[in-house]
Amino acid sequence: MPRMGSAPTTNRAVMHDVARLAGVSHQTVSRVLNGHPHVRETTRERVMQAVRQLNYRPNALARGLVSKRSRSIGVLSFDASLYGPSSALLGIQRAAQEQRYAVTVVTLSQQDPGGVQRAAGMLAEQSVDGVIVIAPSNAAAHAIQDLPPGLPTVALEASFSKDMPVVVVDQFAGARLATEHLLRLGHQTVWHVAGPADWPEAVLRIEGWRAALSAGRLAGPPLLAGDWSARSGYQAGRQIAATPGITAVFVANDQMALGVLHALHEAGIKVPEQVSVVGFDDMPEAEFFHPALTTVRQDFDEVGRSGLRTMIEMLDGSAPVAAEARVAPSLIVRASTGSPA
Amino acid sequence: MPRMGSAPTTNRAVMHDVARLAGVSHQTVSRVLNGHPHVRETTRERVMQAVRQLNYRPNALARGLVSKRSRSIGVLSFDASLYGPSSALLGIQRAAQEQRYAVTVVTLSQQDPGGVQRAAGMLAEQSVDGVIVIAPSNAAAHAIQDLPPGLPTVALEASFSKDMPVVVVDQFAGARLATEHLLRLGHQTVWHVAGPADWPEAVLRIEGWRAALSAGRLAGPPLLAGDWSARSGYQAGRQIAATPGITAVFVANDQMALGVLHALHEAGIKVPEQVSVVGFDDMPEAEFFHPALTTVRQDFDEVGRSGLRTMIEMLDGSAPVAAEARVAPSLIVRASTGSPA
DNA sequence: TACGGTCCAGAAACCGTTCTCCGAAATCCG
DNA sequence: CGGATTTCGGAGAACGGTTTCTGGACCGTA
Repeated sequence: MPRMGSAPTTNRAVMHDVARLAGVSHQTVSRVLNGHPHVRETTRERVMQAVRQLNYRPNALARGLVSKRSRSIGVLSFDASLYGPSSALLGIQRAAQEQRYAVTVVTLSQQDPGGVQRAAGMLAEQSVDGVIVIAPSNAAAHAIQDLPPGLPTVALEASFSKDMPVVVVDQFAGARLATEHLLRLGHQTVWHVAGPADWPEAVLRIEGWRAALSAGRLAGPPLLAGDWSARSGYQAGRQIAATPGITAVFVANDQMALGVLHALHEAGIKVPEQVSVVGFDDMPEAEFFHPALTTVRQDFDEVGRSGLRTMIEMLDGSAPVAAEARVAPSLIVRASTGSPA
Repeated sequence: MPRMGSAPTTNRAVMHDVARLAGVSHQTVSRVLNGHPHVRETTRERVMQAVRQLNYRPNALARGLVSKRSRSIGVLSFDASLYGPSSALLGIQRAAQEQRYAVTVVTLSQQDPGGVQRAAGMLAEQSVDGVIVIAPSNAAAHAIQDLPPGLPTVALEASFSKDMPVVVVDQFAGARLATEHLLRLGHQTVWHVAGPADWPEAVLRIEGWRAALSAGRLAGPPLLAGDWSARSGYQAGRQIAATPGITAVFVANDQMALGVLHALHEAGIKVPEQVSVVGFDDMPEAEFFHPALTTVRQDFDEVGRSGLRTMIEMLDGSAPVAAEARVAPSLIVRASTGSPA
């Protein structure tokens, strides 16, 4: 027995209500809403009027179920508390809203081994049209290799990837910029506080630094390793303070640079008079470090934006299956660098 | 003419496939998956076997369409680039994943007037079960008053709210903690660099500061106003440096405190010897400011977590319609505070 | 007047689930 | 061993849309 049409448990209008009010069938409403042709202007008006009157909004679930396009994308983010990843996420969000895409976010610490599978499963369950992965570490990049193959995927900040488009900031160029800046100021050589070896970004910054040094026929001093945190920068800074003769340091991110500055100051070493320091990222606070930090700006917003653009291109069929978009960094010179005494 | 069952355009298994493989009907599969009774153990096993073999995952769209529960929540965030809101978002995410809820995020700048309507509409379209709003400013809190009334809503960091549960950190207590710490050190009075007047958090910190002062029968010095940014803190810092006799400053957040420290140092004023500075938030970098910043820690993670807990309670019917959860802050004493000379 | 072609708009199938009946098989009781 | 009662599992109607198919109204033309 078909249920009697009564007792609206919820007050939300559905397409049928609109149709009834406009005196047409629900398919006609659908046609109007999706801009299909063959609808008389007067009919279209009547329908739109009814839509406004009932404040009708189509149900995305129902629409997605039949049309196979949910107009939502998933974002899978690792290390979401770091400045880079969280900024990229913000960029994706902004861009997605402009394009009227919904964004479902899953954050993961790459410690969690089965996490990627679970997360991917969850996103697939939600029927997202595609997934943008922010995978700046090798562990993360490796983990995403076994995302379901049918799912359109774009990787951000990931350097190796089987066959998915990637959007990255040119770390190599950025590191060269920083190192060359210091060499041009007259420093004999430049030390480097690196990020974790597991991160392609860290590795590329090392390579850019080495490239700039060898262009000047300089051997690289030993590497100091950090883990991106200000604390690890502080520890590296203490080593630097204890090593005589160091006049210039390129630090792989701003937070570690903050730690380095802290350690140097603690040791009574003046920046930039005795040691010049360059960071990487240009986080908003960098300008107010003590002294104001010379650093390399990464446009994370553009990375996110570009990632979504690529995603949409894939979904629309004009698919660059494995292209790489590269965003250029820029050097911001402030007070933490100067010529050696 | 019914379509012939052929040509699987996608390779994703649906419930019917599982049913066929297990030799049962799709309803039985549904029963097994949802833990309904009246299924023989052997049948259950056969179904689970088929599920594993086909790597079947139920389609959340279809499930949500019929069951009216999408097991997804929306997060509406203002000022998402700030430390507090973004940390709260992270807390929500973590908690949601544990509870197997999907999270759809929309970020808004409160400049955008129609934004809330659009965002709420979008979330409603996605059929989220509820919305958690991170609305730390009055403009934001005001904007969310006209969210669709049917939608379960929890507000975070919002102080006034018509009839929705709220989760906040006790700003008043935190500000008192900070101010009392300075007074106990022997300072005659404490200056305050406030956040924007539009923010309840900023106002409550002012009130907490005033309360601590008047408990010591002290009149409050004039207020210095900032906008949360390090730059505005820097400007306030220059004023402080130009005003003789100031020995203690309570700054309404860490980023502004950074700016204050920068300005004081630039003016040759020593911290904490000449001026003591306390911040608010305890962002990860605060420990490595120069000097290490005494500050008030807010557990944003707990705020997000608590927000989701409240949300789920509402959804489960045990609805605290307009309760308020209050998270306690704690004082972290570091090197930027000391007794006056 | 009869005829073929557009324009409109309705009927009905379908997407992949959950849920409400209902009938058949299995179990219990006397 | 027969009938009442439970257990098990199937049929089919929703949910709220999109899409294909179909047919009536209207037009110009012969």
